[in-house]
Amino acid sequence: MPPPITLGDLERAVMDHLWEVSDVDVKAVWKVVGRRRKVSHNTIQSTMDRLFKKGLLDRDKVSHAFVYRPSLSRAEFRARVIRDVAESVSDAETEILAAFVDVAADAGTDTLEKLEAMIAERRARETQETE
Amino acid sequence: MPPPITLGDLERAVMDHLWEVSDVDVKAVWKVVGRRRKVSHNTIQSTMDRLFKKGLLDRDKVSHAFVYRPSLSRAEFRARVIRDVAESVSDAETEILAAFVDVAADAGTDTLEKLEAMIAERRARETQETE
DNA sequence: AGGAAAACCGGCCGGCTATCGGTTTTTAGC
DNA sequence: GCTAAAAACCGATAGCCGGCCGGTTTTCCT
Repeated sequence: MPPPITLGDLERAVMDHLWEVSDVDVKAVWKVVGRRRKVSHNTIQSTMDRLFKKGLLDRDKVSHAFVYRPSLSRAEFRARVIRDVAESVSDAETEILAAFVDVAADAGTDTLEKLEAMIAERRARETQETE
Repeated sequence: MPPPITLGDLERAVMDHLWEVSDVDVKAVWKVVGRRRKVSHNTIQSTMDRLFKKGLLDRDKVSHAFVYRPSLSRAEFRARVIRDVAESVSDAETEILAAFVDVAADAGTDTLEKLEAMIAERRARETQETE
C-alpha cells in the first residue's frame, strides 16, 4: 500500500549520522553533515523536516529547537525498505521468499548456507523465548 | 553501483502485460494497456522505449516495427529489484541476509519456516545437479 | 515514387529532492 | 514585558523522472 521508502543522497547522509549519534538538533547535524557537504543550515533543516514528515525521524521540542532521533534502527529500516520493495513487486508471499532465496543463491552457495544458518539460529532463539 | 531499478505505474503495467504475452509491438500493447488506461499510442511507445533503455525490454525490428520482449523473467526481475535495493541499503552481506530473515520473521513463524524449507529444497536441487 | 506506418524528437506537466533566502515564531535574558 | 537572537517555517528555483502527447523523420511495401 504505502509507496516504498526512498531516500535522496542528503537524506541518506543525515539518517546515517542520526544512527550514529541520535538525539541531536539541526545545528548539530549541520556542523557535521552540512559542513562536510558544504550545504547551508537551512538545507539540513528542510531535509530533516522532510525525513520527519516521512516518519523516519521523531522529534521533541527542547526549549528552542527540535531534538531529532531515528524512529527506526538501522536494521529495522533495512528490513522495512526491503519489505516495501518486495511487496511492491509481488503480493504473493511465496514469490517474495523465492526472490530472497534467488538473491542469496546468486551470491553463492556459501551465502545460501549462511542464510539457512541464520534462520536456524533465529528459530532457536524464538523457541527459547516462547518457552 | 547502479541505481535501484524503479518503475512508474504505466511502466509496471506494460511490463506486466509483456510478461503475459511477450513478443509484441507497440500497437499490440497499446490495444490492451493503452486502451484500458486511455493513453495514446505515443505514450505507450515512449514508455516502451524507456523500458528498453533501462534494459528491461529487448527488441528486434521486424519489418516496420520493433517487437519487444522482457529481458528478464518476472522472477528474475523480482530478484533483481530486491537485490538492488538491498545493496543500496547495506554493503554487508550479513546485514542483507539478516534483513531477509527479519522480513520473513515479521510475517510470522510459519513464514520463517517456509523460507527455511525453500532453502533446503533449493540446496537439495543444487547438490543433485552438481553430482 | 508515394503513402502509410512506425520510430524518434522535443516539450509540457506534476512530483520529488536539494538548495536557500527571507519571514515569522519562540524563547531566554534583561 | 520587551527585545534580540535562534530556530522553525514558508515559499521559490533548479534538476531529474515518469507520464503524456503532437509533430517530424525514417522506413518499408506496393
